[in-house]
Amino acid sequence: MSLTSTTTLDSQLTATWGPANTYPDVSMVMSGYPGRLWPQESQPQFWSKYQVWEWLQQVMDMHQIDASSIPFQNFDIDGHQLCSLSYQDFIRAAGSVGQILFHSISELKWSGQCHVEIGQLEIKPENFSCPFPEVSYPPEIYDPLIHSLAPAVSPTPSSPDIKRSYSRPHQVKKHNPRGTHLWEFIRDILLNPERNPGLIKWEDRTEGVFRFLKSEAVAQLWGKKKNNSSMTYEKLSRAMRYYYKRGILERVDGRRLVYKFGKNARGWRESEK
DNA sequence: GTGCTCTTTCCTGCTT
DNA sequence: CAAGCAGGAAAGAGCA
Repeated sequence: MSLTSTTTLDSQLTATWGPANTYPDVSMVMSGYPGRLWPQESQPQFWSKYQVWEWLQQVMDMHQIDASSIPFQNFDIDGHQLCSLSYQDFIRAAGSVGQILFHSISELKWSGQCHVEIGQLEIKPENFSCPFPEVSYPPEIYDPLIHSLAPAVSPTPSSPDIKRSYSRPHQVKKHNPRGTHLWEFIRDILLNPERNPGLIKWEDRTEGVFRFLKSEAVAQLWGKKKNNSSMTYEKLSRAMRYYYKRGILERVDGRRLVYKFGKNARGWRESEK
């Protein structure tokens, strides 16, 4: 894929996706896994100036925008001040990029509020009521592409507790070397249609049958997440085929780009929300 | 260092 | 013919 198309894809995605994937995985919630995010770290209003700059850098990287194209000195502010900026303020401070920044920070503020709710609540499925209740992961381990917008990924270098808490052996026993598995990545794209710009769609929601609409774009996203610019649908599909043996996916014969979740796939059913 | 898991990469042959 | 599928083989990478 060319740089241009990648950029377009990124823009397209970031326009529709956001770092709202900041809620606990349902499976973890179900198993009593406690909230792991430090609520303050996830809320931009608590960021330091340094974290604000980190976030800026992330957004610029995400959109492949030259960092020199915006005056960083206009963002020599802390998170509290950042959150109080209006849309017009962002436009004044960063020109056309301000729109992207405003969108990003709006979503972060929103997801940050969600963290507070989560932190305040005892996390149980019945009172878990975020606006995007579908299964998703805290940003340090999951984010289909938009990962780079989530503050906990990089703008929180001073919060080792996030990683530390995640490695507590009694909480995650399953070997999960790279945080998110491919099938979970796919699942979460499906479960967040408002942030899924026509990449994959359900063919049969109740049966767990889905189809890739933009196979190479999904592969690019997966590659981006894994820091692998050479990812292709061919390679991705090989990994998908390995899931057949493990019962995570089932074969759908005769239909191209169509897969079906198997008995060992969790979290895709509506009833599991 | 070793073994395990989960990919990633490459490949050949087949199907649509 | 191109794109996708199937699956073997080997290697890479993170983790216990």
